[in-house]
Amino acid sequence: MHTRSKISILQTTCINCTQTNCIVNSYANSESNRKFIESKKILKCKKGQQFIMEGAMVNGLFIILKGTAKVFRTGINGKEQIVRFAKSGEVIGHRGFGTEEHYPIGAVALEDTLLCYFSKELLQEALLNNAKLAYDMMLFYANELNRSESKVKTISQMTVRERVIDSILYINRKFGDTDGYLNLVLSRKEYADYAGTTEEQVIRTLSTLKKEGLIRTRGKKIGIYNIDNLKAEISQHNFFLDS
Amino acid sequence: MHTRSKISILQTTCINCTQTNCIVNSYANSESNRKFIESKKILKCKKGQQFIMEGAMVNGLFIILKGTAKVFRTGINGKEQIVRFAKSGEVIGHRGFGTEEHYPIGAVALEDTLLCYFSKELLQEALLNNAKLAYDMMLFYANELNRSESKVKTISQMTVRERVIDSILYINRKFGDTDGYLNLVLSRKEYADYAGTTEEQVIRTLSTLKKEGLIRTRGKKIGIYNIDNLKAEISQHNFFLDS
DNA sequence: TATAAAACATGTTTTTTCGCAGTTTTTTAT
DNA sequence: ATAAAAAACTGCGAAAAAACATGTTTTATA
Repeated sequence: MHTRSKISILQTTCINCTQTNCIVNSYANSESNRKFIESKKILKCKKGQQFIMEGAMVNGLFIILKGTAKVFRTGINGKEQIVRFAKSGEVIGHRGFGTEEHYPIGAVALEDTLLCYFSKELLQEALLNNAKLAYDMMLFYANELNRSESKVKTISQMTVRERVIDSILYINRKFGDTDGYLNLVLSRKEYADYAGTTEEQVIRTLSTLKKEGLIRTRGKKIGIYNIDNLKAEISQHNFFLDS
Repeated sequence: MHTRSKISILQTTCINCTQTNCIVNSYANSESNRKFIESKKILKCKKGQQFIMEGAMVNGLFIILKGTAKVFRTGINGKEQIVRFAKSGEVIGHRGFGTEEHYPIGAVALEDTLLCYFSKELLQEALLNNAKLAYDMMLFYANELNRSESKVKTISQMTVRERVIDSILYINRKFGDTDGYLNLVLSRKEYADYAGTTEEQVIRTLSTLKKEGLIRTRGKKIGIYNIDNLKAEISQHNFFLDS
């Protein structure tokens, strides 16, 4: 069962925000960004709710205040490719900021989620008035690009088994685990959509890994028994380690 | 046979540079960037020469003044994944600009090439002093990210045949054709490394496409006969069109 | 807590892709 | 122009992955 949000007072400004890894938050106190910061809106999003539709007009940017989301692109026959999972403090919707007028991705909340929303116009103004903010955003994109290109290689060169292991380690790295089970619970289908394979293939691989004593499962939940052996299996691919 | 460079006078500043689509060039006249611009060095690079080594320290950024290059990541058993092909005016080496200290990619000149080189320190200074430059760099990264994530989906969901067609169309779009053959001549191996498959598979696919009257080949050269039918085959995947 | 729906699981078949080995053609360098 | 090297091609068997079919367990909800 997912945790229901317990936040009752919705902050309307960033000034007192406790989010430490938010790219905007770092500049909340800057006078030049006041207008931008104050334009922020907070959205409540139920579990399973889609808050960015693929192909919709780009009109702003989201930052997760609390919660989790998956970001994806829809392919042939509606098959979705999950591009990344996002947690508190992370930016979503930034992909439409280039020459694109439409969001090239969709986003769905994986649990009840609170989103900060900034309008495109004011964000652009803030970026052009604050070189440091623009620079930091640039670095954010650069890292995302690095990750994405690394993923191209992963999907292109790894076997299904390796990609499933890689996915489990990614979820572990990003969301951690509690009481022996990963904190973010995904369906086998979602693992498949992230790893670029089919649901059955993921299920089979997990069964095998379970028999081999590398992981354990309990319903949808997955726990890692032997992280070193898991890492060892894909280490040969990661000549220079990626986030 | 590739064209030998005929440039005899090497410009040492951007002021009179004729390159129109260079991101730095647009700010060449700005006084604040003078120091940065003047730090530029020009490098000559022979065909086949590797000018960025994977894993080397990031110490600067390259912009192609004249020529072509391939950018790649090396995977298991030395199998390379070509991430993109770059032409005049394009930035290379920017992937190491985030938190990374080492280039996550390698780059090789595909013909005799002239490169502009900017030191990391001065570029950073320029970015922090010029919000517009940082903003434009951010947009550049955003577009690259968009392309890369699109490629993840392509490799994940398309068949080998579709990926080969997609690659041919990409080369056509980016480098154009003359006298019925694509301007950029790549080996079958390079097509495979870009499309995420094997050399034999590319050869097989090209043979079939030839028999079907969609393309023609003459040695390494590839020509497109029926671009609309080629596009039609992959159009179903590109719900929202990508560059 | 009963029940329906969703998700997990596994065996079988089919399709796709890969890898090897040998041949021919093209390119490159002398 | 010619020889050597590199690249392109082809067929075939093997392996990997996907698709299909069907049963079981878990989860959500009335």
